[in-house]
Amino acid sequence: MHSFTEENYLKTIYYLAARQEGEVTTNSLAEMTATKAASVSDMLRKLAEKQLIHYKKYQGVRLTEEGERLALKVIRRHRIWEVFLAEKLGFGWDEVHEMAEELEHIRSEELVRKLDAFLGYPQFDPHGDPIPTPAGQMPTVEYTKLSEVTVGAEVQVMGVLEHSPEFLQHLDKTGLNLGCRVLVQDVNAFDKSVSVQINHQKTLFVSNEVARNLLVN
Amino acid sequence: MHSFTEENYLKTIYYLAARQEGEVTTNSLAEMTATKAASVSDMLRKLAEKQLIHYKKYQGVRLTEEGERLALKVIRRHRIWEVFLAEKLGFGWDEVHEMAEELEHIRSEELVRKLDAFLGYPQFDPHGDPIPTPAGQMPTVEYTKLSEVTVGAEVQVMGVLEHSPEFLQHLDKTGLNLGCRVLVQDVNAFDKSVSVQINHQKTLFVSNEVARNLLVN
DNA sequence: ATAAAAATTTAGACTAGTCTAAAAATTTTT
DNA sequence: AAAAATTTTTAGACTAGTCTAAATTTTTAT
Repeated sequence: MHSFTEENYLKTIYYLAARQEGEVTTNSLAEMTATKAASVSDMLRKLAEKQLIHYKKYQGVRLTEEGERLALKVIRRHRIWEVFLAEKLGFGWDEVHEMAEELEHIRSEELVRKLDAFLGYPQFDPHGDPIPTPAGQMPTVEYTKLSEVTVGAEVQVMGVLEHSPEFLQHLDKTGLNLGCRVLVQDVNAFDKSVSVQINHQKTLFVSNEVARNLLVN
Repeated sequence: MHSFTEENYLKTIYYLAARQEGEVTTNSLAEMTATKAASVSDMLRKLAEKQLIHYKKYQGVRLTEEGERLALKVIRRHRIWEVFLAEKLGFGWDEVHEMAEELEHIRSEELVRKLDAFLGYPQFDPHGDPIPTPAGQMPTVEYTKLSEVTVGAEVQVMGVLEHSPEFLQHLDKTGLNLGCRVLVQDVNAFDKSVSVQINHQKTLFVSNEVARNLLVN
């Protein structure tokens, strides 16, 4: 078995590798896990010994197959619990992450299987992120950032790139929920802000900052 | 906040105090927590410093009001999660305890409140144990051991004193489930085993060992 | 190509929780 | 009431994960 802490490192390495290209650095891991680079170095040595990562000193880090398998298992648990919290208990998408950070470490395999069945085998978590398969595959999704949609197109909000409660609460306030239809009316040439019509009703101005973090199809 | 480990000690002290009379001893705690007496001594000093227990060296231990409040909170979480696992996910009453041992330490208050509501504010866990109130009171229940019921009486199975999977699986096998009606037909004078009729149907012999661990009303 | 800056690792220390072995206190037996 | 047995506590050590400070390696800038 692997510790709570090891699971968190693996998960974080996976996320950073997916978001950046190239190797994952010690410093970026330190920032993400809210620890210091020295602590990360120690842990990397340990994970490398256990063959969960490829690691050469000073050269950054990459998950081994086994490491990735474990990371995806943790991410799967996390996202399934998020669905439970949102769909069954009525938590907002801005509230579920923190609790799922704890729930993802509950060990029983059977628990995740049954929870998955109870939820009807969901494909996506409340933020639109795909749930890894039981076999340990991350489903590929092809979404576009709202900031890159051409004027006149009508698209649907499918996910977010930024997951902070503040951002999600902002979306709630403006009505930009998952699944809502967005017609791009105009792009401001100066600040790249976007004028959109939501669900064929109200018109809204969306800053480029927000548009870059909204995934649509 | 209190650590996972501290919560476990408080919970265990509560259970031991409820089951024995008098003070809870270092050795009994060591046995229950599967550690050594030396480790328990250390932890007791720490819990006493935090005013969660009354503790005089060599004299055993008793929860303070605050300590009991915390213990009951943990027990409440444990039992609510057990209800979820059994009722919603379909786990057997012999399977839920182990998972609940982990789930009981998830920190969010709001989570327990919402889970409780989702489950319809259950009063009892899958073993018939009462769920402490949100205010931190342990409901009193007055059950009798099946071994003490007089011949001719008809009673209902309300709970168990022994919680091991083996015992619970044995009850499953013989059909002695929670809520089932039991008519005491005869008590064997030699070994105190009991002859009972279940739900007005099949007749069964129940050893004294089993009868002593079955709670009825 | 070297110096300066930045990133990373090592060294040594700390905390929580555990252990074994030894010491001290309490309880039981005679 | 003293001796023996039992229980409990203390002392000192270990592990996982963290930290700061110092040393080392890599990268960037001149």
